[in-house]
Amino acid sequence: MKYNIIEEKDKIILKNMKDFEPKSIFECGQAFRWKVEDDGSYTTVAYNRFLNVKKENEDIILYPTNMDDFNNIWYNYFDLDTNYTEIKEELSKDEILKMATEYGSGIRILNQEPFETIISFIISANNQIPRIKKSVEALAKNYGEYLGELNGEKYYGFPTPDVLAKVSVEEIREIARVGFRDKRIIDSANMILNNEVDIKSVFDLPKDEGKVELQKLAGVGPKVADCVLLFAFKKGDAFPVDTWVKRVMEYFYLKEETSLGKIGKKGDELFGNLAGYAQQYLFYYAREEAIGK
DNA sequence: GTCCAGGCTTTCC
DNA sequence: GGAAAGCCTGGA
Repeated sequence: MKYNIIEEKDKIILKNMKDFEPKSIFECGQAFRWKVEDDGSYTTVAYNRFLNVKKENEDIILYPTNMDDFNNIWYNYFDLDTNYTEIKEELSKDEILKMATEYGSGIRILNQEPFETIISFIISANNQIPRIKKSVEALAKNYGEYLGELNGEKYYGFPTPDVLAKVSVEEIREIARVGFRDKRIIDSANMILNNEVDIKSVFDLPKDEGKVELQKLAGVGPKVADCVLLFAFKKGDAFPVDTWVKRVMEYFYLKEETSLGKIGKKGDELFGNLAGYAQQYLFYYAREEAIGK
């Protein structure tokens, strides 16, 4: 990557940062804990750290943080070792993707914590983004570690499997307002805690094998598994097919209504090992422009 | 083995 | 009042 890092007190500044647009990254549905501030900056919690991200001209300002956390956490979280200019060039050989990558030019795919990503996308099933965000925040506030305060706001980490595994189905339903997803959350937390599903092993597995492993979890089907593979396990070839991707693929490529399975195959054929990136550009374009609705 | 229908909590538009 | 980044179960 081509950028210069400047360290100031409690700040890391990435000078002349290309391919980094906060709105596109944080409002594209891959992460549910980003909150827009009055000044247009965004604040989140990840890996038990809270962080504000502000774009000024072509600079990205991370606050509060330091060089250690940048090297150990944020460099990987923001996927800074991936060259998005090259990815967009390659995808632009396809006319539709040329348009979609220009539209969502500053998108990056974050590398999030596996357990938080699994629970978040279990909650996402047949749900809406505003409500998903509220549920995830409620879990953090009630069961996560208190991390500190920034501008009068308190921040909490995402709970660990052992904490969620002990909560009752009734309590989690009442607190997080997750409806029928209550039991799925508790069951999956227990399966991970008891090592019935070894989620760490997924890092070293090819996408298809990792998908089989993740689908052993309660509430994890093909779509949620693909999201977790892409957003937590860095599997750039995973191609999650949700209602929006189904619509946009039918609208631009298939030209007819078809099944989720066929759309997944088509995505794989068209975009190969870049399918995950293609999916994210398409999803962002489709949702922002309400394609096919 | 694949495919499909119906049910599921609650909130948001 | 319909739809929502789907999954699970049961039956053909």
